Amino acid sequence: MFTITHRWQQARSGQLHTDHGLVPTPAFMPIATRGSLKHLANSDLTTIGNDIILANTYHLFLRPGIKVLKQVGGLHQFMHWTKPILTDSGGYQVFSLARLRLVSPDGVRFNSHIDGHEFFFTPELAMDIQAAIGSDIRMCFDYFPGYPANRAQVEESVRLTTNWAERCRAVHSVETSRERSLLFGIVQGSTWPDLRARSASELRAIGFDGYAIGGLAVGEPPEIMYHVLDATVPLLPAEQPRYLMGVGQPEQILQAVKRGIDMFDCVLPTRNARHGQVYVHTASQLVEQNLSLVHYTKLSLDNLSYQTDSQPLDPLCDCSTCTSGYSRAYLRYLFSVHEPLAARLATVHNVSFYIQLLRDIRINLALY
RNA sequence: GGGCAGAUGGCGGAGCGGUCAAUCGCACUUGGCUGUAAACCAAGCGACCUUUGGUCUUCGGGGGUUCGAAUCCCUCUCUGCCCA
Repeated sequence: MFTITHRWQQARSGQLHTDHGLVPTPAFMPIATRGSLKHLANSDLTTIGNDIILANTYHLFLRPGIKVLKQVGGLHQFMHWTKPILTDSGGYQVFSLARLRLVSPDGVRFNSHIDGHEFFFTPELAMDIQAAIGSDIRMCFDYFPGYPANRAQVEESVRLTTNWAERCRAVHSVETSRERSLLFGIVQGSTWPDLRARSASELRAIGFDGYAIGGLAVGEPPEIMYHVLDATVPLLPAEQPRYLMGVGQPEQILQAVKRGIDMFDCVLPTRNARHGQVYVHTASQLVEQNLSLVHYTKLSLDNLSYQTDSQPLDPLCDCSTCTSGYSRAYLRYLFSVHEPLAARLATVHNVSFYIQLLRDIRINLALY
C-alpha cells in the first residue's frame, strides 16, 4: 500500500507500507547487491537512519543460491536485516553482463560471471528467486538493450518486457497468498516517447503495485533523462509509487523528485566512497541554510590538496565519520595506504549524505 | 691484498650496438564511475615546443672505439659476494 501525504506541483511525499515496515518517500535505497551493503554493518545503517536496501536476484541466485536462501528462511533472516528489502530482478545484468548472455523470447541464457556455468534465466525463475529471498518489493524481469539503441531494438525491449511482466505477474499472484510482497513493473522505451507510452500502457493493463522507469542513466545526457521523465511520469498511475532505477547524482534525484518520482537506488554513494570520492555541502550552503543540499560538491580524497587538511569531510554532516573528528587528511592517508577503514568511513558518510538529502527533500518538498 | 659480480628514470627491475627518452611493476599526479563482474578502471609520469609531431639533455664519473653506445673497450669511484 502506498499513501501520499504531501504534494507540491508534480512532487509528492508519502509512505510505502511493507511487511517489514514503512518506507517514507521520496526514498533512496542503498545497494546491498549480495546481501551486504559493502563495508557497513546493519548497525551502521540503523545509525544512519536508512529505511530500505536493494539486493540483487542474479547475484544471490549464484551464491548462496535458492536452496540455501530457503533453508535459512530468506534474506532478512540470513543477513539479520529487519527493515524492507527491494530486489532487482536481474534485468540489469542482462545489460551489464551482455558478453555473457543470449536473449531469446523465453528468457536469457547466462554464463555465470563467477565460474562460467551456464543457466537459463526466465521471468519465472526471477520470481522464484525473489520469493526465496523473501523481498518486500520485487521487480519484474525486464530487458533493455543499452544506450544508444535503434528503434527496432527498443521495440523488441518493450515487447519482451511486457511479455515477461505478464509472466512475472502470473507467478507472483499465485505464490503471495501468505506473505505480502509488492511487485513492480518496469517501463522501457529508451528515449522514444511513444514507446515509453506503449510500455507504460501495457504494464498498467497488467496491473502492478508500483511502476519503475528503467533504461535511464545508462550514458545518455541528463537533459535527455529529464525529458523522458517529463514524458513518462504522467503516464503512470497517480496514486502508486514510482521508482527511477539506477539514479543517480544528487541533483538528478532532485530533478526527478520534482517530476514525481518516489524511489531511487544507485551505486554512486557506495562505489564512490570506496573510490575515495565523497559528497559534501559547499560553503555557499552555510550562508543559504534554507537551500540546504542543493549545493554540494564531490571531493576526490586522493587529491594532494587534502594532504594536511584538518577539516572533517563535511562540517555540515552529522554522520559518525564527520562528527568523530576524522580529518580529510587522515582519510586521504587511509586511502593512500589502502586501509579498509577508509572505505568504511567514506561509505558511512556518503550513504548518510544521500539519506539526509532525501530526508530534507521529504521535509521541505516545496524548497526543492 | 687477490678474485668475481654489479652500478639504468622516486624505488624495484628489463634492455646488452641502431626500431630507446628507455618494457614492466610499485609509488606518485589527475580523471572517471549512475537498477555493482568495480576496495575498480583510465590517462599522465626527463625538459621544452601549440599539435599527428618535433627539439634538447639522460642509463655511476671521465675517456675511447663506431656512421651510430644504456649496450663494446680503458680508467676512476662506489656496492655485493668469495679467497687471504
